[in-house]
Amino acid sequence: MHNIKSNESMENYLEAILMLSEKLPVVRSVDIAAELDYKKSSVSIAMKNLREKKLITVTDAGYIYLTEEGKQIAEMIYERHKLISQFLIALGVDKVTAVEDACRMEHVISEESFAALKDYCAKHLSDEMMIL
Amino acid sequence: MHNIKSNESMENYLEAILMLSEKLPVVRSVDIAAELDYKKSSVSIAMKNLREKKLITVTDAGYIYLTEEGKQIAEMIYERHKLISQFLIALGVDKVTAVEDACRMEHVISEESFAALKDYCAKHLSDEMMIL
DNA sequence: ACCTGAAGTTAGTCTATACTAACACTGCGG
DNA sequence: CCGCAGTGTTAGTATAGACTAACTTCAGGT
Repeated sequence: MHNIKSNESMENYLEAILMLSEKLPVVRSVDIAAELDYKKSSVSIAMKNLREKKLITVTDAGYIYLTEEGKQIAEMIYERHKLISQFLIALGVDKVTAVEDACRMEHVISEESFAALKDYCAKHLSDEMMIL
Repeated sequence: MHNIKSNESMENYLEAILMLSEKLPVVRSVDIAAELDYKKSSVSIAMKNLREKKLITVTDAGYIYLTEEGKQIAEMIYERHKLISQFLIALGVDKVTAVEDACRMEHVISEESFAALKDYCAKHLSDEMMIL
């Protein structure tokens, strides 16, 4: 289904770009660095890689946009992030911890397990708890 | 609580040693290499690190044993492995996938989230499904 | 005795991914 | 007009963790 080999680091960058694009008019390298607490040189190199993999485009002004393929990955990860953190919160986990855990688990859970968890949450967790 | 900085790789080795010690009379480097599908040189270096961190002891004959500290980590990870895989299986995930996912998630879930998941499984999943 | 094979070690390589330091461009305020 | 602040890039460094290749050691069968 996906022939894209996407590692955790790359997924994190794509997710950050998606999240930032929801709250900023444009997304620049420096915004990503601030969001992820990385140095701008690290982000610069990562953006070069994402560009080479056709997962983002960068305008002359330095504005970063996800390509369709990049957006697919970013949205997949972001969806996992939201569901996993809400699931953990519903289980009684502290919000901060739940979000931290989701940040790591979102990259390692399989498509199949995520789908199963999503189904389960839809059926068994109350709507107030699971604001999807 | 834990002042041990234990990364995923190290945890995997400790877990493998624990699992192997349950089915083999003694555990050697070569057994670990076979279990994890690594080269023996990689295992050799990893064992040196674990020895330096006082997480294992190695006899002259090359038999590997967990120290108390090593056993604590190994058992913690192994418990997570079993619970997470059983949880996923209970959710309808294929056994092979569930175990693969557990192998990765066990290293990234926090103590708090794991405890919450454990409680939840005890309360909500049937005993047949959750053979703990 | 001796070869052989199993086990372990060591040296050196590779990749990913972060880092620091130094440099280049650009636009704005004084 | 000039310099500084903000942004981006590049070169080089460090680490973790796997790898291959080559070596040592040792025990057993013949």
